[in-house]
Amino acid sequence: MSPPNPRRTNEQEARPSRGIPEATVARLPVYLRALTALADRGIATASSEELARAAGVNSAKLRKDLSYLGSYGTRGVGYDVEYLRYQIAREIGLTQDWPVVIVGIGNLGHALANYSGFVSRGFGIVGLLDADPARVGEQVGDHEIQAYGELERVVSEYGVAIGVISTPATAAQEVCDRMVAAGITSVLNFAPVVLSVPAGVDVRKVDLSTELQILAYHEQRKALAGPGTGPLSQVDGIPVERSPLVP
Amino acid sequence: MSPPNPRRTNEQEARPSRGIPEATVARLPVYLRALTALADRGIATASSEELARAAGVNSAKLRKDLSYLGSYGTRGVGYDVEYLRYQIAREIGLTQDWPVVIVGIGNLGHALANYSGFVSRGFGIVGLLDADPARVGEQVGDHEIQAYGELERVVSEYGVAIGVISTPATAAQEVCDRMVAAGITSVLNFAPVVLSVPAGVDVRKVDLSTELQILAYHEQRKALAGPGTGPLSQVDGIPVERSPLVP
DNA sequence: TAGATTGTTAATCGATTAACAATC
DNA sequence: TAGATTGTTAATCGATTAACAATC
Repeated sequence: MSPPNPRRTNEQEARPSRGIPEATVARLPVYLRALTALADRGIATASSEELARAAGVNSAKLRKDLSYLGSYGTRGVGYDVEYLRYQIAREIGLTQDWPVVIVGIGNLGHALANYSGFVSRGFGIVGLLDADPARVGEQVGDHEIQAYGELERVVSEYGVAIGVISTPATAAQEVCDRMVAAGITSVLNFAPVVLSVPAGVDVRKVDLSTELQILAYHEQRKALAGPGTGPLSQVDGIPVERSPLVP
Repeated sequence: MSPPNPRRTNEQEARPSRGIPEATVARLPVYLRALTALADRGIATASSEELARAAGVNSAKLRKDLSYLGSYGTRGVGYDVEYLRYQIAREIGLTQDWPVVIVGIGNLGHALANYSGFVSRGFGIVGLLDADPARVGEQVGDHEIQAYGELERVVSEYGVAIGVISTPATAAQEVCDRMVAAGITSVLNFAPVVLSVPAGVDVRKVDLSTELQILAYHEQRKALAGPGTGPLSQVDGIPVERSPLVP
């Protein structure tokens, strides 16, 4: 079972680079942000307990998550904030910059284009595209809205791998198809439709009304339990005094 | 174990109304949307297979999910689209309207305020609030931006249970605290910070850069595997031909 | 009745958590 | 060395999936 040489083969074991669980991947950006916040406050070292508090998870989960990346902590001491920050950024792939194109520059597209976290977090907008000729040429932040027809050119010129869809629902599938045909393999979809894509293309969806509906479900449960009914089984706490639901 | 009367006690078993798994709750809005789309196309009945395809899940999962709500299908036939749609809406709590307040009316707040899916899906904006006096009075959609100081009045006047935070990160925790103090028990947070709330308050977070980072991680994995390397273990498919990542 | 499809069971898989040996 | 804290193990919990008996 064990290799002839008992020394650990760091290249294989310390950086698995494969097989990080999805749930862990989804938390890495949260840890990254927590580390950046600690660094900004001038904190050089943090224990898993402190880091977990900043990230809003429990420390066992955090240590387990970090163990998939390698052994970047020091027993008895904690984690070097700057070093761990770099390791997570590298694992996610943020040591390079990702060119991103946004299609559909309505209200939401404007908000996305002006979102400062975009540039600061390893992403760069290389194109804002809209199908409405009346919008083409409009200046949004540092960019000028281009015609939707420019999609293929922008994708190939900048080597875009990630596309953002903030069009109306009716246009989203067509835009997605064309993004994929142009070479995009990751799509962030804000339109309220289920996109169908070929194997090998990743889609993530952000949906305001889904989020609100999930909250509404829990809110209704709280109301059914009634004020003062005691702890709820599902939600992690007791109902607090609330105002009536509908005026 | 079984009650004296073998007849099923529908009130308890057909409508558990308690203990629906979180993962199922998160999919109910997706099913609701799929059913609405089917209804719009004039389809009156759908099998679990058809419905699952429209929702982008597999049919076993869909049937399992629906079984938590009750037995709303007909064996050998399928589900009545309109009936199931109503049952899911009722389960989520969308047979009533939820008054929502939005704090922070920058680019994103404007987008949210103008989002049509808001009203059509059981939610109603009852207040748009901003701390910047220069913005107060501005008309956004059907509403006029009000002073942040109006928060308590709006919450109590309309019985607001759900608050949306679209402020800068620095303001989010303060806004959240004040929302909770005013009686809000569900918060949808768009600011890139981990909010801390007392037990009994639900928080959901929507975070653009987190979503992009998750995509970047998978994108990097595809690049590491290399074009033509064959199926990836984690991602559900084979890498397709891609453009270079960085120009 | 024969065919179709649900609702449920049971097996499997993945995620979370507590506990603690390893080790700084 | 004594104290602190990581990295890992193992137990538990929850979610997914295939398969099929129930039943329209």
